[in-house]
Amino acid sequence: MPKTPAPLYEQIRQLIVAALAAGEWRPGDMLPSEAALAQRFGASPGTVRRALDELTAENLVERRQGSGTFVSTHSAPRQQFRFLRLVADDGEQGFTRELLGCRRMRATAAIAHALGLRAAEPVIEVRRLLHRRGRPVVLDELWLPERHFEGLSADVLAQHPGTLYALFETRFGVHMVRAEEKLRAVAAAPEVAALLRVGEGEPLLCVERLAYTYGDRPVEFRRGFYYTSSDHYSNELN
Amino acid sequence: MPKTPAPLYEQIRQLIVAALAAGEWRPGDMLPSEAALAQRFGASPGTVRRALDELTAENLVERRQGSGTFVSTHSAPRQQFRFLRLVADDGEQGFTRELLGCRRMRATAAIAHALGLRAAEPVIEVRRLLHRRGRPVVLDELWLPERHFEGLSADVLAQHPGTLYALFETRFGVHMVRAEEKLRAVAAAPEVAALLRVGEGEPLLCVERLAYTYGDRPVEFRRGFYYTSSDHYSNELN
DNA sequence: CAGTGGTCTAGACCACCAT
DNA sequence: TGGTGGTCTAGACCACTGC
Repeated sequence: MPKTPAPLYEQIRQLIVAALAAGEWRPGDMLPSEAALAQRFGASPGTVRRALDELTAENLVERRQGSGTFVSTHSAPRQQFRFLRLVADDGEQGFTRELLGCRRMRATAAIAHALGLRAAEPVIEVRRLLHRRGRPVVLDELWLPERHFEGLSADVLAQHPGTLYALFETRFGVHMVRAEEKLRAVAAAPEVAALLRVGEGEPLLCVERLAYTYGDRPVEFRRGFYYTSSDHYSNELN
Repeated sequence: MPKTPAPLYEQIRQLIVAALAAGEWRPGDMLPSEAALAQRFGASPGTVRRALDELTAENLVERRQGSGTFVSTHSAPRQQFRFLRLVADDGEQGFTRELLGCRRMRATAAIAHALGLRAAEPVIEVRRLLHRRGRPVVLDELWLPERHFEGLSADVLAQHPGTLYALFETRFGVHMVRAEEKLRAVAAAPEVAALLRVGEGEPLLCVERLAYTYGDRPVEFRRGFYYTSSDHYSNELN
């Protein structure tokens, strides 16, 4: 236990996160004004503002002077490539998506462990390609706990025009908040090489991602193979 | 030009950065107290605090309740691996360093461009290996503008026990503030493979880094080859 | 023009650290 | 015990947005 109780602004931050998790405000919605929140939580406006500043830094909300504070949404254009760091060497970021498959399966040990599931719990597997300039550059395989994504199918995926995370948000109420990635260089296995149209054994960037929703609950495990001959993974350190 | 002048806290932030760049306070030094800074800049303590909060978020300073605000330093244990994201799969982070060479040369076009130098300006090249558990896992090659690192030599490098960035800071007054990295998977070239003791053509993670000092001036260009069989590059997205 | 967030101030009180 | 940063409050005024 902490010696001191968490500061008020942190308690308020957590209450707001809980409300977001409960769906009180959906992605894209406007939150009550600072004054209204201050009243609701019985704190001064400055303290509420501090809580909102933290949430802004975490990318959970977005503030627009003159209009209000809004719940972040992956449907916004700005969030399009929030978690996809592969950019073309000339700076281009766009991709076209090609769905390879979507099926129900039982979690492998590795997947269950990553997602915090019991062994062999049902998950949904999605496989797809991302193309740039007509060339496949990313092979993505991802696994989702079925209980959070009931009804996800190839049809649903095919009909949705936007990003996966935008779909998850609007259709399943699962908003991705942050992610951890592990990167490695690997040799292309035969099946992967064929899909990416590269030689077998060609070096690929293997990106494993664990994505979390509100309250730090992992809800997606993903493995991507990036072909980096004229693209690179871009990162900022500070 | 901005329609509105920058807010006061931002102006103060910039003044403090300028003072850091000028060496008024060196890494590890304590800054004047909030009250003293408020007096110096003719602002209220709250405004100075806001400026210091920004600098804290950028990792330029570090605040310790009860003792003061200090200039960040790469000599601190916490900063040991601030820019090195390669961790062993079991979480270990330590390395041992082996110097391969240090020489003066003229900047290639690529290096000059990255560092903002004129063509063929003199730079210092450093090459080294990082070992983990007795095995080489990183081959680093880096280039520094000679005018900022006059006197850097194999001897100087050999005698310094800590990280390169700690050395740059204490010996040359160059503090690294942030960096941009570009990652790719590549096949090991013969010379690289020999040094890392892997097969030729083995997939390696190629990490290009441009590191900046105060005022966003690039002062180091680096290329690393990471062997990622039981290590991975770890990244956080939000 | 009303409502929103953004800036800036002033000050009280607390927690922590060094001595 | 004195000095430091950390929290919280209260309120004034400004800038921007949308109706």
